[in-house]
Amino acid sequence: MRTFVAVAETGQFQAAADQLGISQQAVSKRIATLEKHLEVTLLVRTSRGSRMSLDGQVLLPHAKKVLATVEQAEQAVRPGSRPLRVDVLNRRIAPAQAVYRCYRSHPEMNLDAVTLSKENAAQATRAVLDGTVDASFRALPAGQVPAGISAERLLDAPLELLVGPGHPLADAPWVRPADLAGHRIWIPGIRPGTEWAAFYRALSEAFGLSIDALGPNFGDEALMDALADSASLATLVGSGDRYLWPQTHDLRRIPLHDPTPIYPHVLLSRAGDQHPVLTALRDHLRTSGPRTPDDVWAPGWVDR
Amino acid sequence: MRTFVAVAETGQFQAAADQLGISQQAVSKRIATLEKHLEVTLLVRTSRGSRMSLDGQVLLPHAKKVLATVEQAEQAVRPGSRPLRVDVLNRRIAPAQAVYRCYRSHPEMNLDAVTLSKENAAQATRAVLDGTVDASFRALPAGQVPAGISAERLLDAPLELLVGPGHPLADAPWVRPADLAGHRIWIPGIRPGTEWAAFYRALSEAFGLSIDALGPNFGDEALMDALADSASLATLVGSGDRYLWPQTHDLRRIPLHDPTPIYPHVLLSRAGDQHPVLTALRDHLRTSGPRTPDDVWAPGWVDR
DNA sequence: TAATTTCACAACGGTTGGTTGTCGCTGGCT
DNA sequence: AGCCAGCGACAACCAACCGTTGTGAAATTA
Repeated sequence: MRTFVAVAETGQFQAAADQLGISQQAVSKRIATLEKHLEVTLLVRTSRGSRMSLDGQVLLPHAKKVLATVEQAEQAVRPGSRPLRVDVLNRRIAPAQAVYRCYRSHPEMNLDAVTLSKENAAQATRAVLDGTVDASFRALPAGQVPAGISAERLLDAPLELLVGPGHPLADAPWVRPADLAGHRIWIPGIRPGTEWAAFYRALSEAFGLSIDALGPNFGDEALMDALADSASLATLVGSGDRYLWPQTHDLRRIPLHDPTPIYPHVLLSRAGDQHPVLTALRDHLRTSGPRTPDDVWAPGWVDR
Repeated sequence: MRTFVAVAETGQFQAAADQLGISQQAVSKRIATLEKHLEVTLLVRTSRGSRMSLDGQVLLPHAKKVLATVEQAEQAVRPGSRPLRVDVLNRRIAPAQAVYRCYRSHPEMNLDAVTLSKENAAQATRAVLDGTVDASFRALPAGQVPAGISAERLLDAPLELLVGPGHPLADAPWVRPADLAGHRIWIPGIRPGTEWAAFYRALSEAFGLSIDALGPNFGDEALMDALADSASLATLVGSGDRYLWPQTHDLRRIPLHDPTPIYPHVLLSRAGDQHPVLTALRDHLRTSGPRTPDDVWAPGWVDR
């Protein structure tokens, strides 16, 4: 492809060969094999160079795009001047969606969303400090921000109740957190010691709920099936989460209000990091982020 | 890249090897060379398979995109079920712009814009008939449409006068075609016998103009320089043309009205061609095409 | 007509990339 | 605790590939 582009741009095999640092015969061979592979004629050989055939004209932009894409792929991992790496915790929750929307509205922004394999907030701060990632969405208590890390709460995800069609609250337009007292809420897959565990512990204490955050996660399918079948089981999800659950199992998302519990996502980054994409991401989240309702509840250890 | 994607998706080298039809050792070598080339670790080897490293996570979508782009490039030239090929005459004039806009607003449309090397309308109809291209923009007289070709006038490009700052008409808001009688109009590069020659002959006869369409084309730069320096020279361009001329040489584009001469672009295609992208392109041009003024002039041999 | 430039073909050699054979390691099972 | 199955890495070998040199045919230029 690279050879074809070189020939197409220079108009002759010899010039392309010089450009690529190989012999003219090698260029001839490469083009011949490419043409044999595609089973079309790409270049019309004349006595003083080569013109592109119709197929060549069609292929040229595609070939350039292939080269550009390869270049981008290499840039993405090459140390030094690589795209901004943002740890989004989990690809299906609000931060990932927000980063993706930011990328959609500013496609020129060079950023990659990744998920650190360990869920521990301390390890995330270490990853930010040593440059493994440039920024990380976490729910870090204000007092626990280590030196050298700047933290800003940029994304509040309101919680919603997810229940099956047979649940008593299935048809409520919205519910109060306090209404959930006495109901069984099951959030599997939360490991003790993580920020999630701390959040749900604070939530259950604030409203007197019984949240069952223990037990292994048997997968989304299992949780879906359990919710759809049970008339008493419920779980909590962030309103921005991209769970496809409701669509397939007739599950209902019920907003929580009065107050609205929010999961506070804090963006951690190296203090003093002036990376333009990072600044742009912060600005985007500050301005075009979803509006936060007035009457919210957040854990006490969150600032603001 | 393909090997990396296979390993990333299956989670182990052996499974990727089976999928690719090579040995596990070959996969190991390929990944090793890719990692050496990129100078990063892509996969974390465990005793029961491989997990992606952070760099691997970042690379995976890029690698998939590379494969998809290569696939697209091959599709674009592979005979049978390839994207719609539309001959746009010349990449800088109205049809190319219209096709490009259509592609921009419907990116899912699979089409390629090409330019047949010969400017002859008869050869274009032959290219459409034998399937070299699927459609072609031409200015074909209504009576000259051969059997098996369907022709529809879908794009009217109003003409504009292009003059240098010293020309007497340089500051006019608009001019009548008849006002140009007596002025010298130079349109280089028009070969006799082409549809362009026929159009400008008809135009000059209708309004008593003296259009100098002879002479070789010494390139856009030469024409630009000549226009900028001369107080008497003028040329005609389509209003949709993407000539960058005015910006660099302080040239002026003066619309023509009363009547507005239009260059009628007719889309030729095989009669009965039901290709969905072709239909969509036609619809797009019919609906979102630029509004044609009421009082227009077109050559007499055009239908409608 | 001679000289030059274009690309293609043929033969050769080094490098690459795939295969087989084998080992070290880890995690599950007995 | 100890064995075994499975995964991946390393080494050696071999063939195919790719680029090189040398050369030729065709067309343009002087």
